[in-house]
Amino acid sequence: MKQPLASTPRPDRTTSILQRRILDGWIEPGTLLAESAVARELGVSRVPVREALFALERDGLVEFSDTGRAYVKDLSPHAFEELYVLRLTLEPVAARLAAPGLRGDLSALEKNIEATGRAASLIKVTHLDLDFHELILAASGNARLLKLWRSLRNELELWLGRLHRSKEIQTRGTCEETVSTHRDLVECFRTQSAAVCERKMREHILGWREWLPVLPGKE
Amino acid sequence: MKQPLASTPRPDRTTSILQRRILDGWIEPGTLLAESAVARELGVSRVPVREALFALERDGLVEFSDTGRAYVKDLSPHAFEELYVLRLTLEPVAARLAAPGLRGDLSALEKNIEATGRAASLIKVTHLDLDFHELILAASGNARLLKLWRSLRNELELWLGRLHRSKEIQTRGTCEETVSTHRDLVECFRTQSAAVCERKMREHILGWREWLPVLPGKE
DNA sequence: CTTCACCAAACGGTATACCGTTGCGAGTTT
DNA sequence: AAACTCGCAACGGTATACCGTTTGGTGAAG
Repeated sequence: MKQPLASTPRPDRTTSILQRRILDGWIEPGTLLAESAVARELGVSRVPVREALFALERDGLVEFSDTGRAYVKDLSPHAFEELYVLRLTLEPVAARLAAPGLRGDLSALEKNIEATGRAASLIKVTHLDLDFHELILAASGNARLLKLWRSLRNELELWLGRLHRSKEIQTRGTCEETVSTHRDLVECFRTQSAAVCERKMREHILGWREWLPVLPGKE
Repeated sequence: MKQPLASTPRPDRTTSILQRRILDGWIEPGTLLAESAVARELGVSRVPVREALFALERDGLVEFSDTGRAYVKDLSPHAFEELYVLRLTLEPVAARLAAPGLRGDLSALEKNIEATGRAASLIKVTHLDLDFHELILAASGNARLLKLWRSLRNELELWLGRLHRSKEIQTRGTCEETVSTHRDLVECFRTQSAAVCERKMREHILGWREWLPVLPGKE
């Protein structure tokens, strides 16, 4: 183990404000994010806005047209399936890699589960759910893998946020189910081999997909 | 199928020049890439340089210190193992996804193999090798997956370039072996199921790892 | 009513300028 | 001779300004 395995690089105020606005749905998908307009809006110059737009493109929240204009990403169900396939590919591997190191110290995961049980809102549960998975990615010891996953997380949050707002997500038993399946996973890490943990994580992701509603979308 | 599945976004002159210089080893690993100095060197202002440095960080060729300074990435053997694990994770999945669509049109892959057979230098073979794999990633139909892979490719080229220059890579039979294993893969795509193609790709990556020399590095 | 041509506003790309901070080396002290 | 300090040079962050291109709307022609 080396450093804390890549904390988010340099928290940029402009970027995080824009990110929040997009994730929270304050800006309609497909909206043009003109540098000048955003700069005026946020009270900064175009340069940090420019930087923020590039960072957000990397995180999949913004996409550029071939003429260099930035738009808030408009996700299609197909794009969601792509994300899902990647979760299903990366996370079981992360679970396998993380298993040996995790066996000895599951306190972080347990603390997360506890917090999930106390969570008041569904959106909070969602964030804690993703935090749980990110803890495992971080424990994998593969910084590049964690980096790839982080670049997917934002897009996932974008989707889940929209689902929540459109009330198309089922809230019944969500928290309890999350807590119990996560408990299963922790138990698996505590007692089972890495290969079993890998399979367990795969099943967990499969179950998560099943739990999601039919996906809306314009495409 | 939709668009050509994400051609490299907007080819930026400054970025590609810097990228080339790093990949070709003209700049020592760990070197500070000061915006002003690079800007003077390339005859542009700091703004495009800034943009280029961010893009290169995304591609894993540059890393920023916590004070915002950009350095040419200094790869450790551990970092290479991380990349290898990710190839081993992503590419078989890509092969499985690409298999159905590829069965009908293998001409691009065959053309690549033909070019590999005619390649003059080992470095050219390496590039064509990566091109071959990228064709499969692109054929997977998963744009996000392709994007992730592309973000790994640059780092791989960085490694392979350094290996070539340090003469620590075996050149004997490299070209022939690449051509023959790739031919196997194409034959697999032509006649076998997606699941078989996935396994075949996994074996191919495993073999590639085996073929690499013991990795040098300061860490 | 539709289509085309043209023009003005807006946008992105880039250069330049200013400022606070960092980092490094020279000079001094112990 | 080693360590500490002070100061300056250089860097990154950001604002502003200029230019070429794109875009969207308007008015005229078919």
